[in-house]
Amino acid sequence: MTTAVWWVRRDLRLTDNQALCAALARAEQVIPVFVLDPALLAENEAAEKRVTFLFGGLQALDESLRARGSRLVFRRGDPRDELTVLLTETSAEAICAEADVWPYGAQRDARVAEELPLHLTGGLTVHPPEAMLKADGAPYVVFTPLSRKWKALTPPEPRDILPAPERIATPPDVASLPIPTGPTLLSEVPFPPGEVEARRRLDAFLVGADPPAYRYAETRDRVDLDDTSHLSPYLRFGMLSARQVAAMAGLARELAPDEEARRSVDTWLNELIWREFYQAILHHFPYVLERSFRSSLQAIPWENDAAAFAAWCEGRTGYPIVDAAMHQLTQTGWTHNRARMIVASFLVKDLLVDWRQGERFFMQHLVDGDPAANNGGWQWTAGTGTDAAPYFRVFNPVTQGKRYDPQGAYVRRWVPELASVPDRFIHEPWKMPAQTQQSVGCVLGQNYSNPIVDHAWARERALAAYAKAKQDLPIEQDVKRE
DNA sequence: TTTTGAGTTGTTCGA
DNA sequence: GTCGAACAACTCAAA
Repeated sequence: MTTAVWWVRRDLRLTDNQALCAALARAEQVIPVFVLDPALLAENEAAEKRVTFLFGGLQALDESLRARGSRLVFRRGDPRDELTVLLTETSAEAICAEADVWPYGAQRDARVAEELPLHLTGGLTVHPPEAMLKADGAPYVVFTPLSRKWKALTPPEPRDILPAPERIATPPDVASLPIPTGPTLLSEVPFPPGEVEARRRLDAFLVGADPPAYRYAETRDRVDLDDTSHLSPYLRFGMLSARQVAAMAGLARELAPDEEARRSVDTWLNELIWREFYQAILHHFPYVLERSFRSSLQAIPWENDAAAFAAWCEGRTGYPIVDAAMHQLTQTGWTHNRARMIVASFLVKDLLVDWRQGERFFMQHLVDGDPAANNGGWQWTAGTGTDAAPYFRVFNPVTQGKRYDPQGAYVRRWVPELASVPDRFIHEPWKMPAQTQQSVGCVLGQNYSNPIVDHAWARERALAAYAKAKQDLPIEQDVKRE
């Protein structure tokens, strides 16, 4: 009997799993194993909802495997040590796993491959980062050209999706620890984990009755409508493959009733390509986790005021749309993409706090927290990244609130203190006359914060800080020239 | 090698 | 209220 190990990491699915299929192709028996790396758990200690979602996903995977005559072996320890022991115990001849772009993961895999027969497959993205190169062999650093290349490559179709194996033969006597439950209750995470739920959401979004995908171009920025797919946690842990998403989007596009619907599907698919763009950026430029992608904006004179950062974290900045989004993030582990941009712009530009602090806080709370996408988003907002927002683009939290939460429904939901504030003051409650504040039970400075900064003033301060960073640049250029 | 066109997501101001 | 321009150059991708 030949035996191979399927090393599960962030590919918690049986459908369209290249690593699993590679293991099945190599051997008669396959041992699915998840190794909990204590170092990784320590790093994610504060990310309770994400860890809970992961453990719930492992449970779901175990159940699917048991229905196919197999099960998930759970181990805890340094992956290289644990896999070495496992191979000795079972005489397995190969380990198959999906390649990761995260530097920690890539280094871990390189260490494992030094001593063990590790075979890495694609699957994290539709097109592997190594395929996303310009004609001269260099990686793309601008989104649009990369997206053109991505679209020019053959798109995956439904028939290309690898079906879930019907049976997986696994030796019965392999020791396993019990799969732990998460640090919080699963019911506190608004994303039921597992491949079945991921598929259900994908179908509901793309091909259900009156699918939201067909109005996505119109509604995607509306934080009050909540009309987005909510697939990010599932993609984060591979309960759904990017190829499945792309193939299903292609199908939805064919079925689209009109041009507007087609345009919407394309707009949505672009978001998947953004995900691939940032995975490729992290793969080719791992240093972005430490510092600005752009050398010209390394030295922004941050304020890094601890009290201001705390107010942002806790959602008491006095700007309703910012506070609502921060409450949603910390309470549920998820918030709308538009809301993420608004709070990120506020932290970096209005409060002049280093984007890395916001990046870390997001990673501590997001169920979908992914190093590549999160870093890309923060560097984009800070203007330090690839293809980033121009530094003079500073979001106005009042304008953004009025535009993307017109009746204030989102604000009222996540900042209950503001529930009775009239529509015309909902995004700028400090403009309420004292009498109105009394009558609606929302007195500024008592029931709800006054703004911690004046936006117009903060905007000027940010522009000056960025101008200074650029001013300091010639010195750096002189150094380079020598 | 040089040249040319182009680049997610905004805001403010003044006509 | 609406509209276009300015913001500020800079870097990249491709011919």
